[in-house]
Amino acid sequence: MNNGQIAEIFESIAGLLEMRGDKVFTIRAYQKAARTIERLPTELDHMVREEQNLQEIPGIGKAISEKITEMVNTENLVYYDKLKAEFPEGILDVMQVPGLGPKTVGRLWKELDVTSISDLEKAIENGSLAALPRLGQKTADNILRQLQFQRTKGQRMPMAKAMPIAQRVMEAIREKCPEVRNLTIAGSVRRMEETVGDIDMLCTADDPKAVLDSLVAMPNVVDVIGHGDTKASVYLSDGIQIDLRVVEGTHFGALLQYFSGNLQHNIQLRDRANDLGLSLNEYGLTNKETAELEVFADEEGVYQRLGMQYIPPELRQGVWEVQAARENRIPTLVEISDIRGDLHDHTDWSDGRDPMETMILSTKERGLEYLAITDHSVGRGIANGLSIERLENHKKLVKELELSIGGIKLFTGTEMDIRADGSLDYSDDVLEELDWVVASVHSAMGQDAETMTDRIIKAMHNPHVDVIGHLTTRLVGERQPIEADFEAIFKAAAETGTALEINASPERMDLKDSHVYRARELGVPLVISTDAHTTEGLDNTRYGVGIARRGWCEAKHILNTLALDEFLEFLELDKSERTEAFARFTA
DNA sequence: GCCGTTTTCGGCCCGACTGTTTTCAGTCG
Repeated sequence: MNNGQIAEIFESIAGLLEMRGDKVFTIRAYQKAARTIERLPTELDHMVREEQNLQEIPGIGKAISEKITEMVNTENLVYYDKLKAEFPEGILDVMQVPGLGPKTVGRLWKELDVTSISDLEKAIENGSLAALPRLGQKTADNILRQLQFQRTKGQRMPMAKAMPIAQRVMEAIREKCPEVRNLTIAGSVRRMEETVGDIDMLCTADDPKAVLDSLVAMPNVVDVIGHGDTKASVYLSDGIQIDLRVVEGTHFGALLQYFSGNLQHNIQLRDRANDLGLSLNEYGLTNKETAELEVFADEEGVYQRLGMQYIPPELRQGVWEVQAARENRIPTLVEISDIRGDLHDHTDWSDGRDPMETMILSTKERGLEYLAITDHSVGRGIANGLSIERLENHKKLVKELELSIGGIKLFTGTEMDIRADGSLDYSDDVLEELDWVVASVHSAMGQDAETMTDRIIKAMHNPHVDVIGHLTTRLVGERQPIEADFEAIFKAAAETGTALEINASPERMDLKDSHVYRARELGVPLVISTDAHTTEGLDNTRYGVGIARRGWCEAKHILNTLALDEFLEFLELDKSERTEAFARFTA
């Protein structure tokens, strides 16, 4: 059972307990556990098997840790089964409808016998819902609207789609309200989550109402969810919700902190504020005795006042970071400017759009010191993969361009298929002549976990395979990752000295954050690569850096932050020496 | 149900918005 499934069960337990009218703090404890587990970088399944103490996780005590252990060991939870049995089958579906919480669902069930979505629709149609005290026609209309929305809109949107939409909306607001200041993306987009449920933005303005009105009046707004004095929420035809919050300028630091989340992180900060006799909200810190409000121009001030290090947005996951910040254990995370080279990209020799020379010039313009040209291997017929002969000419051109362009070190290379049986697309004597070999799975992605794990580990044992490309092959929101024993793969990577790629293409984001976290712990050399197929693709480094930061990576954990001379030294080494040497290089 | 550099018992995050209300409950993030 994975963390997502366990978190979902605790979330359901909280909902059912609330419907039953249990103590509010019991309910909150389950909600808190669910939200923490959702963001936990380590798989609980793995922790239980290794007999690690679950109670070290914040918000997990005796009762919940026992339930986790039961779920991992038996794929079932008796307590949950019994609890569910007290309620009709479809009640959890009804609770999923936005705007309907446990209280209302409980009433609908007891008073109108609503136990499914279709019951709910009937109760709205025949007017019985609107006739209940404290509900009404408007509430009924809103629920119906949400039901219709649920059918048309998908789930969370991949970051790759959300970021450009966010930028377009910001431009539109600036155009309509030139006086707007500090307009900033916050929320999950700022935290660089791989998918986002909505896009949060904030700004300061002398006339908040004008800014909110301009958002609500945008032509691609299909629904206004809320429109108050300081906050508005709209739904766009692009299929995503935008939340905009406006305050006076003096409050900007606290507002940005508040609106960047995540929720559990903010709760931990407010707990901390309470301990100090303060109360934290989006306007600042209030002294509970004197009722005096302290405001902050930037976020750093908020964290400092709470007696902790500044926490970068990517780490604000509400799990370990607040405790770490209080103990001065927040690392200096890797930044885009630390990246010295790109080690995976394509040209029009295989399935890239741009000529090799263009890609090299574009990389050089971005200030990088080295670049590996890694077009596809022969087996990728559909991607115009290179035959041995074409590969020879490809290498020749790389060498020529290195001389003629100058000022950037070029590596000959390939992105080579790992075939279904774990054999490789080029023979050892061909690979030996290449500077940099990326090996990737592109076929037979549906293999069972054992076969897939063996396949990848077999490729890692080849002395010429420098790095495994986009390990899980997932496409965010579109294609599921492969099934494999990732723990075993990470350990094999460290043992064989094979690097793992953080593929920065926003459609992939592969490795993902929790994988990065674990691979880093095991000392695996990590590479942030763009896998660019166009010159624009070279800009995607920021997504890869975002994932690395979410995995608590410093520059020293990323191989391509090495300066050229160090990277050349690394390449000279036998693979068996690389893991240890990498740790030494970057100590 | 969880938690403690004041606490093993007695606390537990905070505010905006909506729809229904003459003062607030429910939901959301």
